[in-house]
Amino acid sequence: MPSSERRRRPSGRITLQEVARSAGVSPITASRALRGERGVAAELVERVKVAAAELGYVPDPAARALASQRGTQVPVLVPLLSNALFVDVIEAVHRELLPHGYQPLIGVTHYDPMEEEQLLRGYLAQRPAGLLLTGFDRTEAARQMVATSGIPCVYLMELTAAPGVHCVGFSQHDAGYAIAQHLLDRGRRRVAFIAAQLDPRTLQRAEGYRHCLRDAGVYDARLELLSPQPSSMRLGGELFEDLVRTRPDVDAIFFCNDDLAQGGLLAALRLGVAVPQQIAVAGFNDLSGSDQMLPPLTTVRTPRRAVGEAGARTLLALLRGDPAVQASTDLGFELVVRGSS
Amino acid sequence: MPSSERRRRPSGRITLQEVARSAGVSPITASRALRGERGVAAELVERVKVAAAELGYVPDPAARALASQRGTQVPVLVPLLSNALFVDVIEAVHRELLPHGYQPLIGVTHYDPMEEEQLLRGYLAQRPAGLLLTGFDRTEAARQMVATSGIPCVYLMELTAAPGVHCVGFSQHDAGYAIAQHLLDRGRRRVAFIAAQLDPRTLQRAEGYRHCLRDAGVYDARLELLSPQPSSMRLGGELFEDLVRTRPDVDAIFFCNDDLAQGGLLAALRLGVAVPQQIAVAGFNDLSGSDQMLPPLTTVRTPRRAVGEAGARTLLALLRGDPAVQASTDLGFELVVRGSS
DNA sequence: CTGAAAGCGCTTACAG
DNA sequence: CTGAAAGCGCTTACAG
Repeated sequence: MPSSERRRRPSGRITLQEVARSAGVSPITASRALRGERGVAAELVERVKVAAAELGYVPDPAARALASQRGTQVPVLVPLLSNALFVDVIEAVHRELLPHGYQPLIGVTHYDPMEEEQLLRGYLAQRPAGLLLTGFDRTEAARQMVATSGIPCVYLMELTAAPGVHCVGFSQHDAGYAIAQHLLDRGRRRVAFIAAQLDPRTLQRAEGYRHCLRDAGVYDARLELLSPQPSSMRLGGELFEDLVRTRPDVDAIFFCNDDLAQGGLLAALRLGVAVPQQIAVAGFNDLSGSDQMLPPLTTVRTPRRAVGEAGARTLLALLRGDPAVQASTDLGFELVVRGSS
Repeated sequence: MPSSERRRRPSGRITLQEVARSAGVSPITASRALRGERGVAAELVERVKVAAAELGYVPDPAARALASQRGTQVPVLVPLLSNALFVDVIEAVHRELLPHGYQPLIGVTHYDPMEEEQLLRGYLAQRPAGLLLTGFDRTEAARQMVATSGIPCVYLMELTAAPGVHCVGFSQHDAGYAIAQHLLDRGRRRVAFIAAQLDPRTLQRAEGYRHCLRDAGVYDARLELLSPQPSSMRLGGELFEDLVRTRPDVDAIFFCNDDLAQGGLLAALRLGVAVPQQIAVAGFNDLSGSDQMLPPLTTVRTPRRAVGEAGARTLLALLRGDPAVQASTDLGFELVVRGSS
C-alpha cells in the first residue's frame, strides 16, 4: 500500500527513487535517463520515462541545484522595465528559456553600474546556470565577478569583436548613421540630435549621427541637445520647444528614442510647426504608437524580440557545450520611413 | 592552513560550517542566528554575524530550500508585460521582495487561464515561498492547486470579500462608475464606452459605466463598442472612427484603457473632431503620454505601484505568520481631469 | 551500459 | 538556550 509507505515523507512529493523503483532501475540510471544523458539503454530510458509520467514526477530544482552545484536560474539584467524595448527582450528570453527548464530572473539596474554590480553579486551567489547582460558598460568589479565565476554569459543589444565574448545585437552606431543619412537624403542640412538618458547605446547612436553629418560636411555641435534625464514624451516635447526656439533654422531632428520623438511631434502640433515641411522628424526603436502619430513617425525598427531570442539560444548552446556557438550575432536594423520625414 | 582544508570542496564557497567554526558555535546555532530566529543568546548572534561578514558568507538558497522544503521564489503571474500597468506592479513587487531575500519570478499568462494553469503547475512544483496572482479569473484546476498547495497567496488588482482570501487592489466597478459620472457632470448625455481585450477587470469597469448611466437614465446599449482584440493605440483610433461614423450623436467616450484613448485622440485630430467641444474623451490608468496628448487626456490614475508594494507586503506578513494581516486592501483610485473632458 | 557510496549545504525535529 | 543526528532529493565521481 503506497499510502502507508508515504506516510512519513514531509514533502509528499514523488521522488526519483520512486520512479526508479517503479521502473526497476537504480536512481542514478533514472536520473540519467530523465536528463537525456547518452549512454543509457534505450529500453531503460523508455521505462523510466513512462514511470515518471505515470507517477507525475517533477524533479526538485533545489535538490538538483545542490547536488550538481548548478542552478537553473538565468539572471537577465536590463536597465529599465519602463522602456518597452527591454520588456520585449525579456518576453522573448522567457519564451526561449522556460521550455528548456531554465528560469529567467529579471534584474533592473536603472542604468546604474553600482546597482548592477550588487545585483550580480547576489545572483552569482545562487550559482545561476547562465547570465544575460545588457551591453558592456559595467564596473571593473562586476566584470571580474562574471569572469571568475565561469558562468556562461551572453551580452545583449551591443556588439563587440572581443575574443571569447558572446554577444547578440546590432550596430547602434550604424543605425544612428543610417537615420541621419536618411534625413540628409531628404535634402535636410540643419539636422539636430535630441537625446536623453545618455546611456552607452544612445551615445553610440550619437556617434553614428556625428559621423554621418561630418561625412556630409554639415555637422554643427550646436544642433545637439543632450539631456541626462530619463527619456519620456514630456521631455521630448520640452526639448523640441527648446530647440525650435534657440535654433530656428533647424530643418530636421533625430530623436534618440521614439518616446522623445512622439513628444516632439505632439509639441509640433501644439506649436503649429509643420512636420515634415518645416522640420523633418525621426525617432528610434519603432515603439508602440509611433505609427499612429500625426504624421506617423519615421524611425528605426530595432530587433529586440530577435535579440532576446537569439541571446537565449546562444546561451542555451553555451550551456549545452555546443562547440559551434557563434560569438557575435548581428541582427541588423530596419529603417522605417513614414510621414514625418 | 585553510587552503589545504578547502582543497577538495568542489564549490569553493564558504559554508555555514566554516562560519560556525569561526564563531565557535555549532552550525545549527549559526543557522538560527543568521536567520534571526529568536532564542539565541545575543552574544552568540553577534559573534556569528561578525564571522559571517568576515568570511563573506552567503547562504546557499538551494541547500536552504532542500532542507526547509521551502524555496525563496515568489512567482508573480500577470496577463501581459506590454501593458505598462503590470510592469509597474512588477517593479514595485521586486523592490519590496528582493531586500527580504525573496526572488520574484515573472510569469506571463497572456490572459489565458489555461496558460496560467500550466505556469502555476510548473511553479508550484518548485515549492515557492509565496504566490502573487492577478485577479480571480482562473480555471478550477488552478484554484485547486493553489488551495491544496498551502502556499500563501495574495491576489492583485481586484477586491473580494471572500473569507481567507488576501487581496490588494481597488474597485474597478467604482472607478468605471466615477469616470462615467464625471462625463455626465460635464453635461454629456450620449456617453459611449469603447473597450478592448475584455478581460475581467475591463468588464467590471463596463459594469460601473452601465450602472452609472442607468442611474442617470441615459444608458444606451448601442453606445458600447466592445472588441476582444488586444488593446492598442491603433485599435483605439479605429474604434473611434467606427463610433463617430455610426453614432454621430455621441458626445462623450470612456475608453477602458489609456492606449485606446490616446489612439482615439489622435484619430480625432486626424478627422477634425473637436475634443472636448464635440466629444469629450476619458481614458483609464493614466499611462505615460496621456498628459502630453492634444488635448491632455482625462483619466483615472490607478495605484499600480501601490498595489505591487502592498501586495508584496501582505505576502511578507503572511510568510512571517503575522496574525494581523489585513485580508482586503482597497487602495482606491483618483480621477485626473485634464483638457479632453 | 549500470550501480553503491558519498556528498552537495543547509534545517527540522528531538534532546537536554 | 544549545547541539548531535538525520535527512531534504538529487548528482558526481568511482567502480565494474
